[in-house]
Amino acid sequence: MANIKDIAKKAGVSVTTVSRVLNNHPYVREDKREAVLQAMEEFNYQRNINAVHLSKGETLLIGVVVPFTNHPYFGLLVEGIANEAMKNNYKLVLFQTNYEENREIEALKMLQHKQIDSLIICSRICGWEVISQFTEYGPIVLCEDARNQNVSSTFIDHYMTFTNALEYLYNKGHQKIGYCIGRRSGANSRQRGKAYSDFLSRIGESYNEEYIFYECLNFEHGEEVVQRLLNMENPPTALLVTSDFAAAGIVTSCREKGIRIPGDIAIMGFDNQPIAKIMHITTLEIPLVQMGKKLMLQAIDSESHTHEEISVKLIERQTV
Amino acid sequence: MANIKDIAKKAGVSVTTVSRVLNNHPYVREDKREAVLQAMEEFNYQRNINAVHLSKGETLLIGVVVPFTNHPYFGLLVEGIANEAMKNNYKLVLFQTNYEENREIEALKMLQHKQIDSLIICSRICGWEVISQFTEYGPIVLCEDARNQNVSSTFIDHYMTFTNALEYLYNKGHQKIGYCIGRRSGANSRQRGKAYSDFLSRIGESYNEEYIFYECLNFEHGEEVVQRLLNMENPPTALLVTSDFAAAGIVTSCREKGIRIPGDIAIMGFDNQPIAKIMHITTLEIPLVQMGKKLMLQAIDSESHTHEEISVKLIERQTV
DNA sequence: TCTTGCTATGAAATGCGTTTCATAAATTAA
DNA sequence: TTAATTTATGAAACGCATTTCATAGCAAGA
Repeated sequence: MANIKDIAKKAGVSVTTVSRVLNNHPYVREDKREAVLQAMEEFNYQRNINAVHLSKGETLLIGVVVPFTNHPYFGLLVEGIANEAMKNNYKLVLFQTNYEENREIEALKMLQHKQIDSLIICSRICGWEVISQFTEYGPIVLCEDARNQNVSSTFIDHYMTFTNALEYLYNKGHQKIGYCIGRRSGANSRQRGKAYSDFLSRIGESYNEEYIFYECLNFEHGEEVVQRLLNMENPPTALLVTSDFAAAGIVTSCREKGIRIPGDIAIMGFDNQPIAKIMHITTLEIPLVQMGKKLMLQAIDSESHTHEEISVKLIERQTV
Repeated sequence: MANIKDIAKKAGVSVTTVSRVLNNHPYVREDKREAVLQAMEEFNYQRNINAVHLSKGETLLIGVVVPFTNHPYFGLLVEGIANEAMKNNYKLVLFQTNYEENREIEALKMLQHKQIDSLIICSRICGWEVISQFTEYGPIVLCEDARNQNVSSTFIDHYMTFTNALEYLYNKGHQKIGYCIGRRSGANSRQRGKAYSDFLSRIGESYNEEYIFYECLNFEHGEEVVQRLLNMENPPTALLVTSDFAAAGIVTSCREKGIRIPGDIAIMGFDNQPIAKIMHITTLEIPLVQMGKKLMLQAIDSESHTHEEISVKLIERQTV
């Protein structure tokens, strides 16, 4: 395979000039530029990108950390990220962590080793003390409130959102409210948990462990929730479900078991995925694609750390 | 940042020896190895991976081309690919093409430029005449029957599968059978189309354009299908739906409109996604995660071109 | 004792493009 | 006309690790 040197020789110029042509530098006389292009054509020259990377110290690659690729929440987020990456001529390196800390650290190490230019962490598992060790190597962008950290972030105020949702249900007459969530730990989960217990003490209800459903990620998990609901002596009358797909699963399963919605139980979803619309699920709209776009833009911006709060909109439909 | 030269100097050895330590070459005396490791420790040495790539001509990066990241079919496939990549210490570069040919070509060019070691194309848009121009640069793996091409592939015999499914419905007493599919073109779609028309002529039914539903990818598309169904004078009595999510959407929408399943219309899904189980949808199980795994293994194998046919299993439930 | 063969090590070549610096020529401004 | 710019070009340094080749020491086998 021909390299820049061969081209230079063939075109009768220096490698510098070839490099200038390659990078559209203005200071190249037209006839020489032609000659270089001609030589490239003839040799079917392909620039060795790894050499470019070594030389420039950048890769046009952005790492994206997600726990699961196969989840509608991250699906939409990655869609937004991917679209914007495309526009800016960046490519994505995908890290599926399954919430294993080591996977996330691998991604951070790729940043450190300059194999990627920036890293977007869509759902974090590592502690801040780990993350902060890597901030010097390139932009790290988080999808959670990270305003007091040395990174950029695009986030939702989950405390406020959750509080508002609970108040909304309360105002509809519900006092026994439960919620379904993906994982126990995680910054967003903690915010929500806090909002929940604060709300309970405000309305004078006691905390009932039974009303909280973890590992509730997907459509298929709805069935388990409904099963547990059926076994309860004193089930909640409303459920906040942090994923529309899980909410859809719950709705479907309820219908099957003859539980009326919202009569017997009110269901409120999250995200406003298309499925929520079809199934008329009341939900909180989270503009995931747009968030993905912002995350990408922050990842590209190596100059400054920014923080963008995204607001959430209530979509009233028929399950509350 | 320290480089291999600094380490060599510090440890009082040559760069070659440092490289040997780095790559676990056996011919290094224990005390020198220690000294090198010591020096690395002291300087907090980080190997420049781009230099490694340039030198070795490989990147441990595998490209993955999907039309949409946010689709359960590709979600599962990528999950399988990602898991296997992880095991083998490879990382993924994700290309979301939205079925734009140029995106796919970009991916192929990254293979050509050795920015990725191999390329997995989960759903192809480029013609073979394009693909074949890139086969010399590294393994290209397809997720369709590509036995007569210069690539590897893991695939399903969609002609046979579709035929069997149609026969199954026919044997259940259906003669007016339609189908829902994602896109018009594409190798798999063509195979299915052929199976469909062959089947029709075998049973002596005429081809009814109305019975075919395109762009039927997701849950939300089920609603449109049902709407069209309702407007038909002579609707089909059975529908083959090439995605469980779309099937689930159809089932949900039918329930809402009071169309009985399988009484008024039988629905047969594809993939056996979890949603199909919950909604009791009869479906054809496609082991997508396993297919992803095989695709990855083929991508890593640069020695030979292999072709793996994956068989599909009928899962009988309650919608047929 | 002499030949093989293995262990251990380093110098130098290799992979390849970018960028800095120096220089020369051609313009433009004063 | 002189000074200051701008244009154009190339040599050489730089980014960094891997790999080939050569060499030397040492051990095992003939």
